[in-house]
Amino acid sequence: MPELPEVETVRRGLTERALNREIAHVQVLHPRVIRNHPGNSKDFVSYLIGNKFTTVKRRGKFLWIPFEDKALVIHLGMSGQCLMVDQASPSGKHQRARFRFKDGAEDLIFVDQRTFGGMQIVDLVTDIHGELVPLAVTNIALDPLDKRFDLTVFSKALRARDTEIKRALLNQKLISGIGNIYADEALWMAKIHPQTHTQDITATQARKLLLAVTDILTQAIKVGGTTFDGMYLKVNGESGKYAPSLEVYGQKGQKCSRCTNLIQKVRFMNRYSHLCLNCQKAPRR
DNA sequence: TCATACACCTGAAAGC
DNA sequence: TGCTTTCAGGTGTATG
Ligand SMILES: [Zn+2]
Repeated sequence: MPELPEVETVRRGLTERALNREIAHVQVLHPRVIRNHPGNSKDFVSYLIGNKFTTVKRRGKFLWIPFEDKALVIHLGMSGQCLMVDQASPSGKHQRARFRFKDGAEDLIFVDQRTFGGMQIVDLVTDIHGELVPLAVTNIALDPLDKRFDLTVFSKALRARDTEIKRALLNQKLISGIGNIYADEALWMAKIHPQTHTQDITATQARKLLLAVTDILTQAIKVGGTTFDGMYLKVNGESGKYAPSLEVYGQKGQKCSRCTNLIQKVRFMNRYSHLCLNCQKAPRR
């Protein structure tokens, strides 16, 4: 499932292989891929033709390619893949969009089995940090790898909230880029139970948690992210290599590497949390 | 404004 | 065997 490290890996792949190539044509092959685009597919396609990607940006799990006044925003959702393929390669069952370039080299295809991903072309606007970002990105927080991400702001924001810490980690308006896998991994590393109330998170714990988050995300990026169920692939079609480093996610019944207790998988927020109940003590309240 | 629940979607796997 | 249920979960929207 694409979270920050996977999206960053895709960003780097596109930067390597799709920059400065004039777009000759774009095919929208499934209506849901542009469901958040403020316009129709004809409008989407005509804006892109003749343009070139000059850079690929990312905040949290959102990617965007800025043009003059608007940007192409890409979100991978649950199962989205950006792949570079030969022009002659056939369109697979889950191909949702295809970009053809004037140079006649590889096409960029967007493949997405579960269709939670999508693309849109929206206005670039100045956000509260003074940065020019697409409209769709203005309402999410900075991600923890952004140099401007501030521990004190984050720590205070946590205590101002009335919720549980894992819900806060998954709330893209508080901190962006984290999904279920890395939330569980970071909480385990920081030895914090996912249901700890945000108002009970001390400044020290907030610091420890943020360090865990940045450390894990950085390590995951180094190996191209986590391919867990084949839903995520790099731009070149290869898998990410972080899965063997996972300590709790998908490790139900395995021994915790710190204390040898068994890793549990428990219902949480209409999904699951993976944790070591010995290292991550349940809150009392 | 904030917290929460739910819809959206597909196909593999598990259950009966 | 075959039909039904469960599971994976990020985002946008509705509700209180
Ligand atoms: Zn443990």
